[in-house]
Amino acid sequence: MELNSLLILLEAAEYLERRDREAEHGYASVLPFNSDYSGKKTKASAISRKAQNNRSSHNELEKHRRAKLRLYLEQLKQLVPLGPDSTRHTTLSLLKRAKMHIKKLEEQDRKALNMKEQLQREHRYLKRRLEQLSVSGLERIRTDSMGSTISTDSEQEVDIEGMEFTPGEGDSMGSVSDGEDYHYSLRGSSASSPGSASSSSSGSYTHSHRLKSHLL
DNA sequence: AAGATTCACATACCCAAC
DNA sequence: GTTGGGTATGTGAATCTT
Repeated sequence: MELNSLLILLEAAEYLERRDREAEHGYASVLPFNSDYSGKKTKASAISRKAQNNRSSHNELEKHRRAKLRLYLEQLKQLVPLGPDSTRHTTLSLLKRAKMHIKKLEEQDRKALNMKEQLQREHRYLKRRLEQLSVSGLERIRTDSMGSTISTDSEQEVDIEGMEFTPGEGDSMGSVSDGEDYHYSLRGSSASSPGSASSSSSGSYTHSHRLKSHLL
């Protein structure tokens, strides 16, 4: 449904509510025109044919306008959730429900936005934390490897080469365990941080080295 | 200014509750 | 049968648009 139509209907609801309140307080709504309705009928015989044509066409237009309003109300009825107690709903009750429904949707929207912002903040924090941990982890691994003998180191390098290209790496990312996931992301993050002490290749090497040590 | 559209009222009609 | 609430219709006035 067009937003304009909905706004019109909501205005109508407010108007009807206002009129109800005024009726309760005992004062009628303002009459902006001559309310001598009976007088109009007595003069009807003197009205020219042209005027009658105008009147009948005006009546048709008015009928059409009201049919359109009814259609909008029907469309609105499809959009607004009607409770189980709504076996008989009037125009006024439907408009009131629509108003409540819109308020509820606005509230839901506001809450969803808050949640989204909160999750974005959390995501940013965790990302930063991961980067910090990967950098400090690499530093620690490098420090550890400084204490080992050169011969052992070179021997491990051969094995590491095998580890680097074990089947399942690269094309089967979906089936890897959490530990391997960590391995991949760690390498990725070290490569994506040019400011870090080690290059991407050395980072890959040292981390693979550590994995090999764990296995032995 | 003229024509189109909308508003606001009175009235008629329908229907359920009593 | 009466009554009250809701809706449809006819109509002139008011407002908007061109």
